[in-house]
Amino acid sequence: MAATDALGFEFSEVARSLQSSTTRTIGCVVPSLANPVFADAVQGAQEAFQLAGYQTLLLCTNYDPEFEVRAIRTLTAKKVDGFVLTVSDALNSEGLKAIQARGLPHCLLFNMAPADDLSWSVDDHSAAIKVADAFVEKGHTHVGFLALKFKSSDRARQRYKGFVEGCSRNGMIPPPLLEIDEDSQDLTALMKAFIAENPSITGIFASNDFLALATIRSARVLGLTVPNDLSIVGFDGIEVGMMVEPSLATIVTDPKLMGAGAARTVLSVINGTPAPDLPDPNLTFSFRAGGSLATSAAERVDDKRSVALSSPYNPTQKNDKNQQERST
Amino acid sequence: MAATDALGFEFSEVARSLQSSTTRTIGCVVPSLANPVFADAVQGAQEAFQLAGYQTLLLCTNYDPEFEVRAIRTLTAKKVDGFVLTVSDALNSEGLKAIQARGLPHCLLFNMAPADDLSWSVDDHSAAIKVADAFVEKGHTHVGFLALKFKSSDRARQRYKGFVEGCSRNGMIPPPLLEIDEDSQDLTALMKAFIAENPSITGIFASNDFLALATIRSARVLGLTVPNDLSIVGFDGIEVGMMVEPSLATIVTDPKLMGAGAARTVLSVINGTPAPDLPDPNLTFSFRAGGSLATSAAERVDDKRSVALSSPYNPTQKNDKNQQERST
DNA sequence: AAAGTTTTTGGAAACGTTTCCATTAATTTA
DNA sequence: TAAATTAATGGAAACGTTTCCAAAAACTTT
Repeated sequence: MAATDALGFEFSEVARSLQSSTTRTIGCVVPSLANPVFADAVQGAQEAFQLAGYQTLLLCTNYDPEFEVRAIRTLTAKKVDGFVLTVSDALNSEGLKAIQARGLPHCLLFNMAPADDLSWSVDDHSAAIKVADAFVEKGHTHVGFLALKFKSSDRARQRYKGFVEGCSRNGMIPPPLLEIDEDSQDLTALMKAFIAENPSITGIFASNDFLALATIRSARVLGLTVPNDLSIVGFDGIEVGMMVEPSLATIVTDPKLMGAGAARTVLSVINGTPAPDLPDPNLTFSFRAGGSLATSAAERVDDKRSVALSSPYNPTQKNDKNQQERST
Repeated sequence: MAATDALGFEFSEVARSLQSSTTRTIGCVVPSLANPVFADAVQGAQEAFQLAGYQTLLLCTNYDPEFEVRAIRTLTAKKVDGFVLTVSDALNSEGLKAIQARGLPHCLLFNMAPADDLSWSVDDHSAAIKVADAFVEKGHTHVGFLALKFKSSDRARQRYKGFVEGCSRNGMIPPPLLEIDEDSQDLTALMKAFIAENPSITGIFASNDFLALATIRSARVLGLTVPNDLSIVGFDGIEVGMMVEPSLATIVTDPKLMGAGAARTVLSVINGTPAPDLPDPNLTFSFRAGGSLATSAAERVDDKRSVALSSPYNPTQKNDKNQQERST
């Protein structure tokens, strides 16, 4: 040992890996680090792994399911000791199936776990219901759902389903869906068309905060005031949501905690130690009120628009308190 | 080959690595993914590596120089084929020295390259001078510099140095420095003290956009209007800077491009192919005007504040507009 | 001092590839 | 058909570790 130090010699981990058939490396598969949610999650996982003497082999799929399988194949060939992954569709992921078939230690992240799989995930469904509740509380009866990369993300799908259910439970009109592609440059045009098609909507639930912020901008371009003309609710709870004006009403999550949790779970599977408790679905998120969600414009102005379309119950009711808040 | 497919057999990359002494893995060392600048850079690097058939082994140092050496040691033991790294201090990094001594392929990222090292980096020094110019253009003569984790980041130091030089060139008062620790919870208190100590400052240059946004918030808490009472300029050019109100004046950079560039450079070193041109220092950044930087409050109101504190010319003058805005 | 015990030392085997060489089989040419 | 060429096959060695076992050396005990 003294000699190795003196000569600056370092034992080869790859030779060690070959002989011990353990690499002290974990494969981490996420869609993209451009989304701070995943960046934070990877950061959390990476820290937890590092603490346990494991390194993180990072693969980004760019939301491409085909890339996802190849990434996982690469990782298994590199003989990683375990996986933390966010797949595009947990129920139909070829890669995930391969991992399960080989019985490799793994934990899903942000995907609801199928069967008896392990997962650290936000309860998108319940969270979306909560958003519907929040809209209803403010008197909204007709709101839309806006999602990006819907097809390649079962999270967005879950949120949509939850939102549809939440709206239904509250007797709201089923939310129309606006699904947009990568480039959000023409978001304004798409929104214009969306609002033209659904003239009675008074709010939009965006499937993530970035999209929500972009929506606010587009609304402004269209001459709509947020929240007076249109309320916006986001998802994720990124920090800047509190810095913008109006502040963003959103579902707050803790991606770093999720990542760290998934990491600890994988480690426990590897070591055969008792796994940490999976997160309580009710604690993986919370609703944060914000200036971007206010009393329904329709209700405020004697329910003019929505009444014309749906319920004639109480068309003249007013809410003075909200009226005042709005003008602040 | 047919048989391997049929049986789902996969060749072991670790055995392959041992025999070929090449791992097709690149070590990537950055301070933290919590900062979107690094997240984006890693994303860019990761994509470029993936495209060339290389995987990315990610290590975050949490701005800890000691952790940095260990991370690099781990990576060399794992026999990575090359490195992309952002170190805390490129001129005194033990880890970097070790890499250089072994002659391992590497490229720095965000660090100015020492000696004949390769690097993809923003020209922090020049960019900071540009910020000083921008302040001067708006009539500011006394502005402060706010930095986080100053000691563990030679970038912040470069920016400070550049800013000092820029201020000097423009005949401005040397910028006072406010250096804060991790937790920015008490930023408001620190800012209060800072402004009390330097009552004549009319603007603050924050060493990154997150800090700049936090500064705006704290300013508001202190009853100061941005930019009327205090102008703020950030650094990085994160997207949300354009979504806040007022929009953030800042230095815009392209971290993803930097990461991808560093990746391509390392690959060229590995393959002995001609390296891509390093970025033109003048194109690694650009100044983006924003609502957070306006005409100096001092100049606008006949130098009210600074007068009140330094010279007794006009102590009773008021600015009704600002007064009003502050109370909102 | 001889027998016993413990510690040290040295060498072989194995992990799963690839490269290299020799051998054997298959093909082509005369 | 025999010789010459080409292709296929099989086996050894090496990459750098660790584990295991045997042999040798060093200590203890009687």
